[in-house]
Amino acid sequence: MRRVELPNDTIALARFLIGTVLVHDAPEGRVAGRIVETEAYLSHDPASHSFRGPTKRNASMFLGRGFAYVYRIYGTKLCLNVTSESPGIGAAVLLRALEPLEGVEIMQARREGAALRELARGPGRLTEALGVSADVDGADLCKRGTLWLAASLTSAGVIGRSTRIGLTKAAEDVLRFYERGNPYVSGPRWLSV
DNA sequence: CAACGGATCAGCT
DNA sequence: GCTGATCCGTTGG
Repeated sequence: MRRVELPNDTIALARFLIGTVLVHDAPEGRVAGRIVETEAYLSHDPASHSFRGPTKRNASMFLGRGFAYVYRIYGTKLCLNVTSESPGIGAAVLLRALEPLEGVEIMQARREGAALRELARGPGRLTEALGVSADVDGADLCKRGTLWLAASLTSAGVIGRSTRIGLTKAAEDVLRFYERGNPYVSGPRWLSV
């Protein structure tokens, strides 16, 4: 698998990542999936954790393009982002769903035998299936490490666009991207037509 | 220093 | 469709 060269712009990155492969070389073995759904969180975006400037939690959002930003949500789940833009600018792309490609049995073990379609469908399920923990926060995803991005094996299908999911702020911004017709995309059906 | 609340999910109605 | 679980960084007094 080839490593990737990422676009700098957050929206361009959110589109680019659809079809890109996310690989986790864990102790149990390699787990990989094709990214099928993303959301862009821009600089000066009220819905973004970077909105009020750098803090301890969001520090990795300001590293520039291609790093992992991992945070805990609702006390229970982790979410994984790919950072974007230049160092000092807080922006990132949330990875919301994967189409499982490799290491399905490992993912199923981590996800308590969830059905294939549900393995990595949703941001919290994605991190659980991959075995991503908070300590990968700040890791360089373009470098071939334990968690890294590989070039698409197949070209992405038609990319659809909608409002982002689960927000209270800036809920009207159309910054969610997904592969049309892909069954591994999360969220309500009507958002993904 | 206490309270708040969220880029979620599973389980139940 | 609705609700509870459950954490910790951030915020305000």
